[in-house]
Amino acid sequence: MPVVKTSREEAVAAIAREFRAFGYDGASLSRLSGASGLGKSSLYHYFPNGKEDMAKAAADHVGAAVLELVITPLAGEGAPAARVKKAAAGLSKFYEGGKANCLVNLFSIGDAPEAAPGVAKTMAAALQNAFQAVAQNAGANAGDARQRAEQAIVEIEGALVVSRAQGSTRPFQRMLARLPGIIAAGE
Amino acid sequence: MPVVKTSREEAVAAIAREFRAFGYDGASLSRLSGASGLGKSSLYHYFPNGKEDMAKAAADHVGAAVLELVITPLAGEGAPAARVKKAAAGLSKFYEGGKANCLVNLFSIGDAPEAAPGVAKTMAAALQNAFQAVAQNAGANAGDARQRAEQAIVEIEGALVVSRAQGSTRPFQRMLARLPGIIAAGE
DNA sequence: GTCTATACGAAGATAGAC
DNA sequence: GTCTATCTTCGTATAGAC
Repeated sequence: MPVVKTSREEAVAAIAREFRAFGYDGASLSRLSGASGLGKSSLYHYFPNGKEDMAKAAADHVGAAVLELVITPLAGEGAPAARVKKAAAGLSKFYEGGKANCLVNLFSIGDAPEAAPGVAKTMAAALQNAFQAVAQNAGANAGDARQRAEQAIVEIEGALVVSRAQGSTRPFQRMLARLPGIIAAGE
Repeated sequence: MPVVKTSREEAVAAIAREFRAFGYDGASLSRLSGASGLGKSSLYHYFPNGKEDMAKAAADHVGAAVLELVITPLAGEGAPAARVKKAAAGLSKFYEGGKANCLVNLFSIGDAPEAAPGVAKTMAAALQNAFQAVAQNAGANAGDARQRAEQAIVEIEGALVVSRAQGSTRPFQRMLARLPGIIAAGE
């Protein structure tokens, strides 16, 4: 049976955009209501535990996108360098070229209540594992590969912060260009 | 005449700690009042424009620390690699080994009203310039040095995000170890 | 499921006594 | 300068009609 995009799914997508744009505290119920097109009471109908449930749903939604756009390409077929390039393209799409933020960062700030940040951190760990596997395919030993993967995550998060601060996507784009060298160095 | 630590200066230090720990939105007046030991009315006596003034004062306070602990050592005497190592030590102290946050990141999220984020971004730019100068001293041309400096800032911001997310200062410490290689590579 | 209305608290900010 | 008291606004959340 085909997966129909329910009204809830569309609402979740809109809600996730708000959280990524304004953070947990900044994404007020008014904003979430306006962005999703659902009244406050409708929001509580779909998310009985209120904002916490919305954040959790947003994190799950965003995590699925990371899986599809970045982790799957990394785990796919082809040469390590080619897979990293596909992942870089996926990252660019996922982060809208550097304009969108990362929930790992946003949900670490303010009152975000446990579950949502947990999902985000789990996805980040999965991404790091995927990077590590590619680095090992490229010839690095396990420990070295793990450090390369960590550096990749660090540079992704940092480039997003710097790009946002500078109001330019250039730092993010330059980081994407560095990625193959970080993961598959000397292959 | 000796610079006496006025009550205001101590209050600013406490306020800055709160902003760095909870972000702009999260550092409520109640919290700022409690941390500084000043009642709300006293806060408004020292900071007539309220929270906005407090954030600006906090940013100035923190900026002075960056100047002293990181930028000055970078601009000092000695071999480039040695200066970067001093800066790394300064960064470790400034960020409490990776446990403290960066206002450039925090003030980019939420309702922080212009002036304070501006100060933070200006300090980040000054830091990048200092890194660039050292990289040029180490033999890099201007463009290459600028990119190395940008990467350093990116890795600093990213390592802080990752360390916070993982609840470990290890990623930050490993980044510090990479710093000399980033700035003074192949010297 | 969605609406209107509303409860409740916290936040930022101000007034005026001392 | 600091205090108590107060004001307003906003945010989260709920009740109950439709």
